[in-house]
Amino acid sequence: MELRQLKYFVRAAELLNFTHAADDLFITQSTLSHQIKELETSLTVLLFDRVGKRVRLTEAGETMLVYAKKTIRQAEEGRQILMDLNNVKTGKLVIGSTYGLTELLIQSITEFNEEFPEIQIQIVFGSTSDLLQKIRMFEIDCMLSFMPASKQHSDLLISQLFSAHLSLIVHQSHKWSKLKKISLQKLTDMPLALASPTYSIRNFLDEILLKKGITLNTKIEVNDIHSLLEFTNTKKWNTILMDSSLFDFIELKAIPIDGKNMTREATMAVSSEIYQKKALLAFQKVIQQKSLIYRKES
Amino acid sequence: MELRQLKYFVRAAELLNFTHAADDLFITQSTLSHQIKELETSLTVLLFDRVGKRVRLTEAGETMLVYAKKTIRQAEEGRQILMDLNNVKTGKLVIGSTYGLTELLIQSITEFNEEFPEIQIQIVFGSTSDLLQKIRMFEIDCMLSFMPASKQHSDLLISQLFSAHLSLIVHQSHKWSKLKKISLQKLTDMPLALASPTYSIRNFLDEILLKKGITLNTKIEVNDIHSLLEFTNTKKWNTILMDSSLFDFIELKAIPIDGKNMTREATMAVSSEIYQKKALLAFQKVIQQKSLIYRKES
DNA sequence: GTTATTAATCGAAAATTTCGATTAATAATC
DNA sequence: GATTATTAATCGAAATTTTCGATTAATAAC
Repeated sequence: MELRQLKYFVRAAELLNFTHAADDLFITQSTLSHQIKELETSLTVLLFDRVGKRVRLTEAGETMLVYAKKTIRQAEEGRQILMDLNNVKTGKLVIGSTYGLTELLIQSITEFNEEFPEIQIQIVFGSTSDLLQKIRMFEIDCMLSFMPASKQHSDLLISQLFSAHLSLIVHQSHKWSKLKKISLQKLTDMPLALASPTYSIRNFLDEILLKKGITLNTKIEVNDIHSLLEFTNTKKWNTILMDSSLFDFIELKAIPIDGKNMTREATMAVSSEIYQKKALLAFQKVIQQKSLIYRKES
Repeated sequence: MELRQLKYFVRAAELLNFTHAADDLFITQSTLSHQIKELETSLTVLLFDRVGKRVRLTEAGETMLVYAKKTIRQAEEGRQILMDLNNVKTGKLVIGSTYGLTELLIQSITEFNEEFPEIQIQIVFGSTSDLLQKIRMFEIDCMLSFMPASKQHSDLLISQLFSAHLSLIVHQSHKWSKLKKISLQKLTDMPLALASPTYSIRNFLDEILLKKGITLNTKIEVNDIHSLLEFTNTKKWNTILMDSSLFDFIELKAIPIDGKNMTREATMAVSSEIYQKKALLAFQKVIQQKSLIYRKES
């Protein structure tokens, strides 16, 4: 049993296709096949069922997959700590985020990258529950979402970034652009472009509407927040988003929607169960600072 | 970084002598030297300070030692679970024990070995605190001692085996051999052979004597319990031990010493933090059953 | 039935690990 | 202070392992 073999095994087990896994690992399918067999021999257990040209995990394979991942993670954690010990700011940072925090994320990463250009960054977008699953599998280093900081998770450390307010987004030339607040009732006739229901902002809005018994005049649904803002920028459409979403669009105004429970906390969560690399702490610092801007604006 | 290299590194770090570590690993010193260097290269960090012909760990080495051990343990745990999955009763069981429980241990291991002849058994004797340290380092699978089951350790599972009573051990021909109990006071003039102070039974006894202000007539100190019983068997000497210690000597009698707090609980502790191999559970079963005999006798 | 896809197998090549011998450095001893 | 013993690094060669490319066998998809 060697770490190399465990790494090969994990990829093969995940893809359940030796050819693709081999490509992914930059080795030939022959090599992968051979090394898997070697691992199986050393464990005196078959890890895959070979049913014709298809492979699937045996019970032993399922079991070993868990331990192979743990073993690899432990080794990588050791390496990471050694890197941090020498203050070598290298390695990879995998950041999970919901779409609603794209603006904050882009701002933060831009600054972070200027400070630590050697650190490779990978961004994974997903729903809060997607990200929650990924952070528990240690597939992402942190997650940005609107999950409340108050929610108790024994395996997570959650820090609050800022509070965002549900707002009507209009062009500055709009007759309402100077309003300090607006009620949901007033929006029922307004033709709106809204985020599609895959976004948490949409679910948040829909729950409020349901509770208040209000129906909106939804003309367009878009599955991209930036495009939504572009629509609004044409002055022909308006949208409803958290006020934190329009960072870049200086010609747009966010008018807070009146009422209770119209705010959500933007938070950053990290696992409390594994070592937190210095790069992660540095990124957290950057994003906390960026968040201050949002706090002032709201 | 490969598991093989981590294993080499751990042994070298523990012995701080490449030549001895290499012998221990059944490889040449040249190979070890080379592989350590390879590991250092892959981590881009020096793990050892080479001061002349001596080596010592760098800070990075100290750090990596912890993670190397964790990584190896994780991999081994995976392997062990696979073995258990197939009910393959193989592998190694490392049992820690205090000397005072030697009799129980030998009885149990004999039976266990008959049932599972393929399982290799390694016995590590040591004081309770020695064993406690080793079980926390995952160097032993379980520990047998007189550590109270009531003591709360979040990382241990402690099961009670039996209660042992501090007793005067005499030959059956001794005038007191039929007594149901005896007071410590009566023993002050009796010439005694006692366990040397490295044994916990001796510390237990000494604490009681100190508390009661009694001094005994200690003629001989022996650092082997079995020899102590042989002395008693000659009828010329008597000793003080827990009653559980004289299993094999049918010609000897244990006379309980009167008073409060003269008993100790024999317990078995296992780590609650790692997987418990089936062999360990099986051994636990055997020793629990063997303990019943001691309960009846006492 | 034909084709496409997939994993296993085989022999050769490339890479790596290991060994044995030697060297260099330095503790330990006289 | 010289000598001896001990230790880790180095070097070249041997042994082993890993990888590759090509082929084969099996079967899923059409």
